[in-house]
Amino acid sequence: MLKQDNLSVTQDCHDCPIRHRAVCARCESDELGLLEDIKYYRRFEAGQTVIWSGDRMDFVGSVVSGIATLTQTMEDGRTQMVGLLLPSDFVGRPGRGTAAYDVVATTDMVMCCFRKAPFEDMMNRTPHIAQRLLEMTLDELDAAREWMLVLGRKTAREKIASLLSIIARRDATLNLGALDGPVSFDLPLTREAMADYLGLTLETVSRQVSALKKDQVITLEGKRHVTVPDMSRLLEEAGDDTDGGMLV
Amino acid sequence: MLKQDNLSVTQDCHDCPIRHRAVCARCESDELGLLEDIKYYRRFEAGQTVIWSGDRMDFVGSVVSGIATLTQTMEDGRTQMVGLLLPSDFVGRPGRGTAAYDVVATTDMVMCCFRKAPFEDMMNRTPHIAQRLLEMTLDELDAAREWMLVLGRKTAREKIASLLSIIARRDATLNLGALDGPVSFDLPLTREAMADYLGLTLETVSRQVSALKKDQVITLEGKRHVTVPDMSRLLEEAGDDTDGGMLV
DNA sequence: GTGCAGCTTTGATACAGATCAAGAACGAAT
DNA sequence: ATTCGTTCTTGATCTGTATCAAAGCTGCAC
Repeated sequence: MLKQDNLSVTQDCHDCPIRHRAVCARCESDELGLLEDIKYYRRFEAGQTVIWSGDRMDFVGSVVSGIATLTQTMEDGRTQMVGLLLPSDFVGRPGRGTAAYDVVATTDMVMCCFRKAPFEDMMNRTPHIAQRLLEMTLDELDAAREWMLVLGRKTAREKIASLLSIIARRDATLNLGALDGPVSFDLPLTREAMADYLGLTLETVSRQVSALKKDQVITLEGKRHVTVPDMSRLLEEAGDDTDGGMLV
Repeated sequence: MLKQDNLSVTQDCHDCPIRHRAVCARCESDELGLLEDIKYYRRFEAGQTVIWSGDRMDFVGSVVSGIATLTQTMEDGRTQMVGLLLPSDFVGRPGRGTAAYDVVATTDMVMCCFRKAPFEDMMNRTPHIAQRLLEMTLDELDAAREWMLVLGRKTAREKIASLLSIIARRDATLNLGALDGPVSFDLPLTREAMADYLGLTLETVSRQVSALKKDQVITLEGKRHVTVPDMSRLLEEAGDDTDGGMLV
């Protein structure tokens, strides 16, 4: 799961795996069909920096397949990931000319892009889409703020558990998986990327993952494939509200 | 500065101190004049929790005067502030029924409110306003993400310097102050509130403020009034990009 | 004034996580 | 199969910040 498709450039968006949150041609609205002629796909290789902070952004789009990270870097090299882009996530911001963060592909990825100016025109004519975008931005704001709690107040172990439960949840959403039985998924991030997300070092991440495994909160097959026998146990480890956390 | 006015409930919004970012009757658009009849002011006392996380939100509004914080709390009492509401900031979210965070007044404050449903109606009829709101939300998202870097990767001293420079900047914006000479402002937060914002303890905050004072990065009169003789020095302490940081 | 309560500072000590260092596991290229 | 380069794990030690504790400051109520 979460693996990349071989999407052809001519593929119609009806077949686009973007469904739930995406603003993408025809997936949610016929207005977007008007943009068909300015829609295109972009392909990026794993490890490639898709967008550099400060770049002119001439497009907006959605992730079709693959995974990317939004990161900020200080002059001395310290880096903090500020967001994770999974399939269906929106990239770019109407009304802004330049990128605020680096976008780095962590796997091969495909994005469904629109040239920015026509997209904005369409947005202005279509309150429905503008509202959708506001909603999505508010979701991201909530996610960022939840993450502030993780970064500011949680222990290393809680941080790892929080990250795992977020990935598990998103993976289930994307793949129509259930969250009541055991949950399995591939970690889309290296230990170092996890550390950058959590404000930790990669050594600490490794130790805490091992600890969670030893305490049977999770099982590992290889280094990347995780099974969570009991999600509520994991949420408890994350310090989240005991219930309700897995909804939405 | 940042002190509360004695705004009368009947005062017209032409005189409203909200100018720059606010979405407030007539300040930016005549469409908002239509809402005049559903506009009202709310007054809150220092220390009062204005909104509890999970509450039904039946209004949206702007802070007119005073300061409030957005905070998240874990079951065991650990708290993380996720935002600071200063005059001109927008409160509430169109399209959402319940509050996601506690809003706590840290000084006496006045808010300019609109009943939510009519405001949303108006928003739907007025793309211009919806766009303004999207822009504001994107600004907040950027602020939240910048704060993630502070929380995840900065040292205690850098955190304090970051907070001080943000407050200095916002204070200057609000009061048309300059940022090239020495800058003075009142800290609107207790040491404990600063700690909650920065993911530190109040003792560490106190120590680091003392250290910055000893190193003459700042001067203190009393415990709350700060003077920064050289903003670029402070920004350097914050670990920010040396220049440009004070713009916007 | 005196006393009290909330905020702040400062000191001593403990500990979680960083840092430094060495290897182990794994996959890809030869 | 061997080599190489990544990624990951584990160990030993160090350090920044938390924690625990006590006392100083400031303003308000009486």
